[in-house]
Amino acid sequence: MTINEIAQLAGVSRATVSRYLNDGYVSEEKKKRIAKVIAQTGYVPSQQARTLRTGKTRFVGVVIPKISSETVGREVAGITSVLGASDYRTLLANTDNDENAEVAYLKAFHEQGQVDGIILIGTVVTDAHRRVFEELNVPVVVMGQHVEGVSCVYFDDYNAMYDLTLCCATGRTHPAYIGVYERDFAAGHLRTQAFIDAAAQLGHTDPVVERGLFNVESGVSLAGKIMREHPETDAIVCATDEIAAGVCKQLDQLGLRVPEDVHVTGLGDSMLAQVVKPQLTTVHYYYRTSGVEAARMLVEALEQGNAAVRETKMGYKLVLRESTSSDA
Amino acid sequence: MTINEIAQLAGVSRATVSRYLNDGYVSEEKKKRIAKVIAQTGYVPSQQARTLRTGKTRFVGVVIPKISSETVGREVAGITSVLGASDYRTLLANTDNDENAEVAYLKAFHEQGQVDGIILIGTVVTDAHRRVFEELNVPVVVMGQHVEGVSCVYFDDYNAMYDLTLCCATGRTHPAYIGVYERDFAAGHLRTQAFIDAAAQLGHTDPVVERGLFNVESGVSLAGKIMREHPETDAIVCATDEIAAGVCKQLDQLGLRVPEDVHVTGLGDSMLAQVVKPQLTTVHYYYRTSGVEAARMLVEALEQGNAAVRETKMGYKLVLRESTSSDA
DNA sequence: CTGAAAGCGCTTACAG
DNA sequence: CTGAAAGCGCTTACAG
Repeated sequence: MTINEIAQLAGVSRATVSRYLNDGYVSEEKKKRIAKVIAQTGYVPSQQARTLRTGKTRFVGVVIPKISSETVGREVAGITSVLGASDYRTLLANTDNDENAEVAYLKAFHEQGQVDGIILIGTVVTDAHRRVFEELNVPVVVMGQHVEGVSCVYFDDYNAMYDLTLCCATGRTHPAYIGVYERDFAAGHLRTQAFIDAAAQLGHTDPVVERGLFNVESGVSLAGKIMREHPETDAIVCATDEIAAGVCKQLDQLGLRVPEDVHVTGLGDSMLAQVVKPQLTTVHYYYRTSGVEAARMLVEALEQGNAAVRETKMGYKLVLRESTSSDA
Repeated sequence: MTINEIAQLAGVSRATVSRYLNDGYVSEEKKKRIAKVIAQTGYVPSQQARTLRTGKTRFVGVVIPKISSETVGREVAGITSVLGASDYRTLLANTDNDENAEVAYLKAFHEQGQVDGIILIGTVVTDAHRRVFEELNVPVVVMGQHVEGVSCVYFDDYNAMYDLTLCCATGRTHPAYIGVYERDFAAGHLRTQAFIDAAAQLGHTDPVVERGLFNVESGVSLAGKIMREHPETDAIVCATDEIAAGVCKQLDQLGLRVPEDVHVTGLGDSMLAQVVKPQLTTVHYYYRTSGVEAARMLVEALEQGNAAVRETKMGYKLVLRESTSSDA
């Protein structure tokens, strides 16, 4: 089925059919004839041909750091629900935490005119990233990181971790922290800083701080290190639920009880946090909603040519569970 | 940058440039000139125009039931690694466990000529699915389910669960099973049947069998039901690790110890299985490898026009951990 | 309100 | 080995 066949069957020119499909500047009578033929034949216009002619792909590129991650999964679910409803298709690019691959995808997307817009789930934002953002001739929205001059949807990492620390370390004598590399500004730098500041407010200057990766193993090994070097530790605040799950596993093996001997907290409110024993005190982040928000921003920029940069900081919710005791 | 500009700069016709880019039937001298110009300009051919002309998109559609799932994540990681290396792009379609959406995506992909091939991560395969498979004019590979007459990569669910049951229920007096809906042939029907057969071999006819969904909550509620109605139960075999995690959570709340009072097993060897307390005895499935395998099959069909249907059954590995005691 | 015509960027017989 | 020409399926000024 092509537009020519439809035109012939409806007894009009293909220009008229095209107009019917687009601006709709067609007489009622012909509209009816065309509508009927399209309904009968089930004709669907070729997106490729449209793209070639108009330069619009109706694709949105979504660059993600990792595919098998609950966090990313929730964010992408939010994104696709909005994009699908607005008739955009999602082109997923997985970088497996490779910063260079990230920049390469961003470049490829725009140089090859493959997409009308881009959403980047950010982790480490380098100068190379910033340079590409400037070159980009399609709208971009960054998720999870605050980037100056670029539309973004991110989380209140500082305050979330500050609250979490107060909740985990209050009444304790030796709080410690397990975070991730500082190059990740949101999950690394900000959360660590928030812990240090909150610990200071509780009277703990120079607390133990370790840094690892975003996974269970990191929690296991660093908790081992901390308890070996600082056996007096009685509270371990973690940058993520996964790390916290690893910490609990290690403490259990060392014969220490949570929360009696050591308080533990995570962040993210993943499924993990609810399943491990003891259940983790954590912060709930609205991952799916942040995806919805980011996609809405992008669609608006796409449809209305509204290029105004906007920044949205998402709220959060403290979730108290078994890994900390409420009575200090 | 278009092919015309390259042709002009190299002093040849655009047909020659095109040949250089494709079959390569070009004199050495012109090859050099064209190569140089392309290198200098960074020219990349428009995939849209190529598609319009050749009918090939270099897209592969991947239909998945759920985005935030570790299993699906691992499978997709395997798929994209192969596809990317073969210069195919992945178009992900998420159905959120909606069978109709699944069929609709399959149809849309082929009717609209959006993709050169399709990989479906199967759950419930209906007659509507089978009908679409027949209509499809592009190669398809189904993952996770065995479908007659269609290329597929699936798991040995029956034997995996049979072994798991022997391992969990041997020496026990009252084994029970928590599975999922039978309409999922692999994860529902086959695993349940394997449990029943293995239980029978151990001398337990008519054991307790419950059915729920693929999640932690199902494990929690059905374990509650089983222990209420059959307090003598001393082994619970589960269709997935998530369900098993829920079961352990419930048993803990009921004051029952795992494995002393009740043995528990999951299936899949997810991260969850290693993190919960006690760690779960389970079966390791090679999810990522199955994705690699499926993508290889598809690429071969695409490149060599090799339409021969192939079926690959993946092996598995029993993983013994704390939730069952090895001494029967 | 409508149709003829040009053109988006490519590939591929065809004739040489 | 190479170029002129046609055409993939659409959209959009343009003239009417």
